[in-house]
Amino acid sequence: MKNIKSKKLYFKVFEEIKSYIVSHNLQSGDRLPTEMEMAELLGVSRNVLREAIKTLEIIGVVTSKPGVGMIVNSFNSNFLSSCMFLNLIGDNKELVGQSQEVRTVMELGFAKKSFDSMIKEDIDTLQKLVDDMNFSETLNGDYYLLDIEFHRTMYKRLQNHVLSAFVDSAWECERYYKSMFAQNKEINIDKHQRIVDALVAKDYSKYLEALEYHFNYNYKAKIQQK
Amino acid sequence: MKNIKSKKLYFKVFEEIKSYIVSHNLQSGDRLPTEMEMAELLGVSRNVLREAIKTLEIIGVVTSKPGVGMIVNSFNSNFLSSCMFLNLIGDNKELVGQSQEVRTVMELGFAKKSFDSMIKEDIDTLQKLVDDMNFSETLNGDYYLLDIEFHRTMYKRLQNHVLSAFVDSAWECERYYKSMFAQNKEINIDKHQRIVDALVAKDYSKYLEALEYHFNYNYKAKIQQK
DNA sequence: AAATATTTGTCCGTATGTATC
DNA sequence: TGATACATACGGACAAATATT
Repeated sequence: MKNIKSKKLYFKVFEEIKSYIVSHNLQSGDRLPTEMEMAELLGVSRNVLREAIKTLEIIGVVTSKPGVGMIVNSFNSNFLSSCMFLNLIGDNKELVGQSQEVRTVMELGFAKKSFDSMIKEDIDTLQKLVDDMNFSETLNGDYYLLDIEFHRTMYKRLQNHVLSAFVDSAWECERYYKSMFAQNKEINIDKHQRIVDALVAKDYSKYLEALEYHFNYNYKAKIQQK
Repeated sequence: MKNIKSKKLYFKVFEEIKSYIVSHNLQSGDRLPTEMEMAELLGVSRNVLREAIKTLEIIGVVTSKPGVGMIVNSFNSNFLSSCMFLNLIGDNKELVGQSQEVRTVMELGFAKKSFDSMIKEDIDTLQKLVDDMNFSETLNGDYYLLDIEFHRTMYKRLQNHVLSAFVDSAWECERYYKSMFAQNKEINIDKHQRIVDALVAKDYSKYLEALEYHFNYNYKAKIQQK
C-alpha cells in the first residue's frame, strides 16, 4: 500500500534536483539556482530544500559557498568509499566478505593492464612501501595506510576512477573489520614483497601468481570459517 | 590552507553520527537517539542535525518514522547506483567508459561462479527476457529494463550485493548515456541469445565466449572512438 | 578601498501528522 | 479514547562569507 503521497517531501525534492541537473545537462563547474529560487520553484520551505541539497553536497555532487551558490563538482572517488562504508556498517559482516570477493576479482581482472602500465618510479614506490611495512610497529594503525597506498599505486596509471574508488572502499571495509582478517604480519609483508619482486623481474606470470597468492590467502581463510 | 575550523557544521555532525553508529556498533534494526537528544548532545540546532541525518536517510543508511525515531537499515544495493550516478552526471563522459570497463572485468571474473550457480528456472527467465526484447518496440524505454533484468538474473544466485550494486550502477550510467553506446537492436539481442544458448547447452567455454562477445563489442567501439 | 548586495550558514519558534501505549 | 513521543514542515531572523559596484 505504499501511497505516492506518503513519500516525504525531502525525498521528492532530492529527486527533483537530481533530475534538474540531468535535464539541464549541468557539468562540472556549473551553478545551480539559489536556495531561495529552488525553494520557491518547488513550492517548499528553504529548510526542506536544504535537507535535500545538503545531501548532494555531503555525498560530493555539489559544493556550496556563501555569497556564491552551489557548484557542480567533478568526480571524487572518495565519496563512493564512504557511501559503501556507511552501508556496510548498518549490516552484518557477510558484506565484508562479498566486498573482498569483488575486490579480488577486480584486481586480478586488471592485473595485465596494471602490470603493463607501471613504470620504474611506481615500482620503486612499491618497494619503499614494503620497506616501511617492515618498520611499522603493528598490524593496526599506519600499517593499513601503507597497504592501501600499495594497492593504489598499482592502479594509479590506469586512471580508472571507478576502479580506484572500489579499491578504496574495499580497504575501508577491511580496516574496520580488520579483526576478522587479522593475520601474521610477516606473511602479509611477504605477499606484497612477492608482487614487487615480480615487477622488478618483469615477469607477468610471476606477478599474477603473486597476486593470486595475495588474495587466495584471505580467500581460503574465509571459506574455512564457514 | 584549509582550516579545521572552516568546516561547516553539518559536515562535522555527519561525521559525528557516522562514528556514533560505528562506536556503538549499531546493527540493522537498532535505534538512534532522537533528533532532540542528538542535537543537544552535539550542541547544534535541530536544523543542522537534520541536514546531516537526512543525508543518512536519503543514501539509505537509516529510516526515520514519526512517532518512532530513526532505525538503522540493512544493506540496500540501490543506493550505490544512485550515488555512482549522481557523481557521474557532474563530470565528463570518460567515467562511463571506466564504469563499463569495471563492469566487464567483474562480469567476466564472476562468469564461472554465475555459470555454476544458475538453475533451470533462471535460464528460463533469461530466455523469456530475450523473447521480450524481440517484442520490444525500440532500444529506448523498457528495452533497457529487460537488459538490466537479464544481467541481474545471471548473478542473482551468487547473493553478492556488492556485485549487484555495481552491475546496477553500470547499467544506470549506460542508460543515461545510451546515445554513446547506441547500437543495432538485432545484434544486441543476439548477444544475449548466445548467452542463453550456452547455458542451455551447459557449455561453459561457449558461455564465456558469449560473454566476451557481449562485452568486446562495446569495448572495441569505445576504443575506436579515441 | 569601502560600502552594498547576494547567497549560504545557523538558529529559534510553532503547528501538524503519525505511531505507541 | 486520550496522552505522549517523535518526526515533518513552515516561516522568520540574523550572522558570515563572498561578489559587485
